[in-house]
Amino acid sequence: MSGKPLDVDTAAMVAALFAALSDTSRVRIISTLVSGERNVSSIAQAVGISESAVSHQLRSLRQMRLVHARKQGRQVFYCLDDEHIIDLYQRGLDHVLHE
Amino acid sequence: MSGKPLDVDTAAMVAALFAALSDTSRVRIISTLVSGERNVSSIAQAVGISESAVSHQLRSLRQMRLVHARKQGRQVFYCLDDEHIIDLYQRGLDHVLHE
DNA sequence: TGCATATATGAGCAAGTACTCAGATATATC
DNA sequence: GATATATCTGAGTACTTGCTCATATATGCA
Repeated sequence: MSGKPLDVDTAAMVAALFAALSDTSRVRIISTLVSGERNVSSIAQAVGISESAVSHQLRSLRQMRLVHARKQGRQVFYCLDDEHIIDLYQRGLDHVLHE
Repeated sequence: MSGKPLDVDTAAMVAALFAALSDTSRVRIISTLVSGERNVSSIAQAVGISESAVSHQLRSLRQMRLVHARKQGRQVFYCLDDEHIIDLYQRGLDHVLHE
């Protein structure tokens, strides 16, 4: 009998991290942020979904600490919070492109 | 206006890859396979869910080509299909452990 | 103060998902 | 062949999710 599985709590955290990257819209949102910060309506326009939908998605990405919000006047600029996230995203992208 | 988002089809493939790792049970299944191949009932016992549930999950992992099945008699041994998957899993795990 | 703009939020709903249960299939042993 | 074991599969169901729509909040400007 080889190794035991990850304990449930840790596995749930890992799953939640990957779940953040498990939706087409969120992947596209993140892909627009790889090149730098961007405000909500700009993201919405680039990705092609409503500002409300973007806002909802950004909230969960924020709660997962994958993005960081910076308020400037009436606008809120979002950027990727962490190099690791870019790395994960990039590796996922490479994987699907290389086969 | 910074970079454009990933096109929808590619983003959907990336999302599907991460979706495979977005469930607690699947993460635990994968974690048991990191140390080597294992048959279905052994996985079910280790993870603590029914063999039917494991079989269902293994099917989607198989369809995503994340695991490989090797039949030996009545048993089917599964292993991770790809070093990249172990790498993704490990990076996800590291990320949640290091904060 | 009043109005326009930018974003956030909550409710509600259609679609997806992870399980259970019953039954099918395949292989080994008698 | 008959039976037991290992796995797979389809249907059904409770739960989750990503959207829309209406509305709330916050900021800038006249």
